[in-house]
Amino acid sequence: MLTNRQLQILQAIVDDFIMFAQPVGSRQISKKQEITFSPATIRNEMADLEELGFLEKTHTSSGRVPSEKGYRFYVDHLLNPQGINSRDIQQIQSIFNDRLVEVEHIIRKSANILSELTSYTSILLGPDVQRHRVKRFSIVPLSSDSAVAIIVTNNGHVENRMFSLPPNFTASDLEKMVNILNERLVGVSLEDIHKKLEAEVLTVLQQHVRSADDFIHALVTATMHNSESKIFYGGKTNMFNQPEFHDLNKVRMILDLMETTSQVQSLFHPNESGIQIRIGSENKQLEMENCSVITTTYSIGEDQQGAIAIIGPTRMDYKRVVALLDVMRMDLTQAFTKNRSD
Amino acid sequence: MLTNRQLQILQAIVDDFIMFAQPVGSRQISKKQEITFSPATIRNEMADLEELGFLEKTHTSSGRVPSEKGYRFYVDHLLNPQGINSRDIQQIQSIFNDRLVEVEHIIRKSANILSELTSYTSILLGPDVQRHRVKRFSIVPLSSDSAVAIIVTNNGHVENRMFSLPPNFTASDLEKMVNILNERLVGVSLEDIHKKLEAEVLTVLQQHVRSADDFIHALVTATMHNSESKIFYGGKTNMFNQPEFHDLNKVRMILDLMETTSQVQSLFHPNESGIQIRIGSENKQLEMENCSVITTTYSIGEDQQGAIAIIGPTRMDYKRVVALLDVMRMDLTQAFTKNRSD
DNA sequence: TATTAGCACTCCTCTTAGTTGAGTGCTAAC
DNA sequence: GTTAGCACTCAACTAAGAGGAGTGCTAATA
Repeated sequence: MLTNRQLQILQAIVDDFIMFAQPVGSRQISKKQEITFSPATIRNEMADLEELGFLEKTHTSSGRVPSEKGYRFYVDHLLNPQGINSRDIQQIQSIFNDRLVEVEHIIRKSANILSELTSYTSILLGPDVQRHRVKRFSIVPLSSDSAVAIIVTNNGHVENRMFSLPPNFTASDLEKMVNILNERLVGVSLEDIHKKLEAEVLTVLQQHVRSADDFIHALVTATMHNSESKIFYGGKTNMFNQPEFHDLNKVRMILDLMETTSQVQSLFHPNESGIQIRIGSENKQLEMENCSVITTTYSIGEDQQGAIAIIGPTRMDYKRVVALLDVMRMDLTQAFTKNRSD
Repeated sequence: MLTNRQLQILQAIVDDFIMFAQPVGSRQISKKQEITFSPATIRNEMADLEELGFLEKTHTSSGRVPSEKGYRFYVDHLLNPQGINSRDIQQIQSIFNDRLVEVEHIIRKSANILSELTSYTSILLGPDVQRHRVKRFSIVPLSSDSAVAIIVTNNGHVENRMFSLPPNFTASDLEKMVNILNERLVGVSLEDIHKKLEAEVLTVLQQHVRSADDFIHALVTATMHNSESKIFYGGKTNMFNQPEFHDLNKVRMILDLMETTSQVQSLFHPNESGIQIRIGSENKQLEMENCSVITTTYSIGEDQQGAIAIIGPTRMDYKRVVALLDVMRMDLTQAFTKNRSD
């Protein structure tokens, strides 16, 4: 168990390093107002903290730097979220000023403002479209052999896909088909559509419409690889500002990671509640060994969920980011439950 | 006017520098197979070429480097597009293998393959949606006070926007309205919709539907800021490979530029035909002073146009890129005119 | 007259050595 | 238990020197 003095020193070191990105020496700490003991005493405590694994040295005669364990202890025990002021809050509120109706706009704006306020990179996940339910299904023919299938969901999302029509497909065929599909598909979630199509709808259609096989097949493949949650980025190049990313290779790896949808998705932990913090190697991705990722979720309407991630160096301003994310998730949740309905 | 020998030497120097990114010395040139004269002779010619502004030195005793004027001369007079082989062409063809119907997929894939083949960054502009014409207009109500407006265009593109319904708006109101809108809007291009709405449709609607004013207003604002051509990127971080971009600031500026839609749009020159090359400061953007941009256009169906840009260092492999773009534009044009129809 | 060999000169790049200063750990005094 | 004092370490900076790639000029050559 750490003594009070050790806690105080550890906190001072982490805070200082987060602020200045320089190894912290005993003298520097001793000059802080809240510290009442001499550099020599601090040096002794520092040596203990290093033995315990909370601090590291970059070389034998350098100041101390927090280890991952140090950061972990810091966020678990020494963090009282703060460091945001009314200006910050005002700026967040400004997202909702212009009475935008569209979820997408709000999220896009949120991503930008978050990256601006944190000076890190923000990633926001929109609603999980897969769980939307079909409100209406329609098909608009474009020519004799192609058409667009359109699905409107209960939340106002629109999916559309072009596909080729089987030859000799008449307008009345199409109408019958659309009617049947609407009867059967309304209320089904997008992720279940192709199951439903193949299991149930196919047999019904075969009785009423010629070339239903081909058609359904086209439709199934069209709805198969459906879009996952849309991803919005803010401040993609903000990391260039951080001294730990003055290395081109690191930056590149992270930027590349952010271009890969599956990798980005795996940054999130949608099943855990509250605010998650992954420090350095706690992240699964090798590319993120020098980064911390802070994530949280927000609600969109009754049953939808979005997520937020902030990516920065392990030397991240955890206090501020956690505080900001907390405000953000609440505001987003509120904004999206107020106006949405079925 | 340059002598034959000067042309030969200029070409050799530019080619060599494009390949190795190192200032080129007289000895290096003299060792090339096609060069039959001594280093001393080459030095004399180099001095002349420098006086004429085609070459530069990085310092008094360094080898020569092409100037912008040198590159310009090179692409104007010494460039015979080549340097692509059947493997490259095969890879380009592979874009069209899986009989994709959707324009978007093909373009996305093209962007990736182009960046892979060039090892530069590619930007592709999709069709200019503004010039699509309305095929069908429909409205799907979501709740008592909100609905989605959907426009399907002749090319199978789907635009949709949520908006609030005026209070006490009945289903029959909606139906009437949709009918009127379809009568009037089909065949109108997207960019003209709001003019048409305000000028013509408004008065008709006012006669038949209550609260038409509010409604049209909502619709107009919804269709106003329509999406421009969609932008697709390939190999955003490829520039990290180029030695001239080992400077974080340059990379950052270019990446930031690529996040700004208006800036990206201004890289293209849709009214010029063929393949355009902008070298260094020939680009309007200050950020691009060390870059060259090669652009071209391709056709999508009868009247639509897309565009391609490749961004690389001024020391770009012009030969290869021009050759690749030429194949690409032809293949895309062909693919999109074959299957499209009204 | 056009070309080329030879040579002095330039200047970048790399290495080495020396200096400075921030910081530590240890010991002894308070 | 705390702190002043001091020897020690090591990164960061600076200066000097060696090496080498390349040039421009001059004089010899075909």
